[in-house]
Amino acid sequence: MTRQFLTTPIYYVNDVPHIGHAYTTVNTDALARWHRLKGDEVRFMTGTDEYGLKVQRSAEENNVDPQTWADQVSQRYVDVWDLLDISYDDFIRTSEPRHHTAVQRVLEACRANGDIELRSYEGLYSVADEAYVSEAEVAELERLGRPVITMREDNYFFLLSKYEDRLLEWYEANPTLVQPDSKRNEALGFIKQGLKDFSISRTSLDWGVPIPWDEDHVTYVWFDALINYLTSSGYGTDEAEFAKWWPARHLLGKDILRFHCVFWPAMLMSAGLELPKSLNVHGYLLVGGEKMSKTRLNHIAPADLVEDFGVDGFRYHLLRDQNFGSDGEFSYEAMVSRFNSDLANNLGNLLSRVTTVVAKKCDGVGPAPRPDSPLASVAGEVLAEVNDAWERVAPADAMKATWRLVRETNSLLEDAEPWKLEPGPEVDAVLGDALEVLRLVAILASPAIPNAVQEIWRRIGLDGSPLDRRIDVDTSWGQYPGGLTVEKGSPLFPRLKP
RNA sequence: GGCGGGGUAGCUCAGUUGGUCAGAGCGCACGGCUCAUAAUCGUGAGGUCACGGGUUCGAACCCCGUCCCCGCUACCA
Repeated sequence: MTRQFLTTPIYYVNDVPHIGHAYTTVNTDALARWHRLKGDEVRFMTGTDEYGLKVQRSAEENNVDPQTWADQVSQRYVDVWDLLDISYDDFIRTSEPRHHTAVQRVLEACRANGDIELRSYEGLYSVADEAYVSEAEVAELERLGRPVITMREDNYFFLLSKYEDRLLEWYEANPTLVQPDSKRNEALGFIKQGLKDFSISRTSLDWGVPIPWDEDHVTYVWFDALINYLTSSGYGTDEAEFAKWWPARHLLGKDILRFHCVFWPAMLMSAGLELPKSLNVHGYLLVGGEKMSKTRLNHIAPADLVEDFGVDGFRYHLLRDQNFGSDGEFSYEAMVSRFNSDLANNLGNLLSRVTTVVAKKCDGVGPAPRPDSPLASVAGEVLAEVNDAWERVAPADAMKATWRLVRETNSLLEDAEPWKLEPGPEVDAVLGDALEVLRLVAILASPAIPNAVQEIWRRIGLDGSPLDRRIDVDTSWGQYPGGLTVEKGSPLFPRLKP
């Protein structure tokens, strides 16, 4: 048994929740659910990042104060996570007092360590955007007729450059820390290019956490946002909780790799805190081979897809059709295809045919499985594969393995043809095996499709919930007791029109 | 320009340290079954593993070169 503190990034409230957010969050949720099945102590957090210029300006445009604005938009994330059955233990908002406490404490710690310095920052500044821009962006802005000037401002800087060697040592000592390896290489490559100090405060806005020793400044986005992970685990407000949960395992998208794999550990080093246990970086969902984006009009709202596929169908697709770590194609057609083949045809239909035959041949009473069923060894192998897959944070592999058991069971049924036989031991044996598989699959697939598996559980006559089972205790072959009333029901996952 | 990741069956993708690695799922074709959501089960089709060299007894996997695609290149989720 282990202790798992799992995090999603906190999402910027100026954005609208889309499937990219859902992708990270559903994956983290599934991992959290898996660890709960393992009997691990789990704390799973998500939340919203609420400070910064964009939010302040959006609030002004909507004629409300920033906090009111943030309340409204943060709620959109809460709502969508409720819709998707995200089992978070903590939803953190950076505008909460506990977060201010944590941020200020980290700032003081870094400062005491000599890593924060007031400097004059001079950079290219887009007047229209009220933001600093990179050299690469200048040409585009000028083409659009947006003036770019050189601006000078006093900012506090975090001395990231001091941590180059220590970061490299840390990576060296922990080769599996950042997964997959390709992402680790990217982080290493970035560090090896040489690290520059970065500015962590602004005087030009006040929607942020004040620098404790200089209240003209508020902390700037990343420095404040990353600290949410500490805040959530109790840092600065509940030391016992913090000691219990820290350090965290972070899941994140590749767009924010640098902040998490370079800035963040350096900040923790500076503050004298333990470094993350793991960083799992995933790729993008590509639509038509392109990154999803608002401008490309392929921003997709989770709610729209849930309407067509149901919560479980949507979750299953996110977990099964992309390999966590690399980019994957996202398409509606692929979703339909996956839904029909895996959920409707294989799993849903297995439940239908088994319950029907039990009704016809066993008077609706489910028989017990054979201890020496040919499926027993398959189940054992599958369990090992599923376990391994979740260890590697490879939900797609866990699903593939689980569905192998479903396929083998359909195959066994074809072989035995219980619907042709007279009621008796032969029929009982094969149907008992199939019911046992349904029981196992209900447990193994519960991180992905938590609603459907509860329905399976109920229909095959079991009490309680597969979500409350324990891997290693409840997944050895043969625990379906037999003698339970099995219910024939309507299709679990009605097929969708292609 | 620099750094990094890719180009494997019609589609989406797996391929650990080089030797049953040429695969899976979907789709397709043929056959079986008809308990089941026209679902399922079996069989199959032969993809120069981007291209050209090289190392090796042997490479999709190692090295060199070429052609494409993509990401990052710092304070902007």
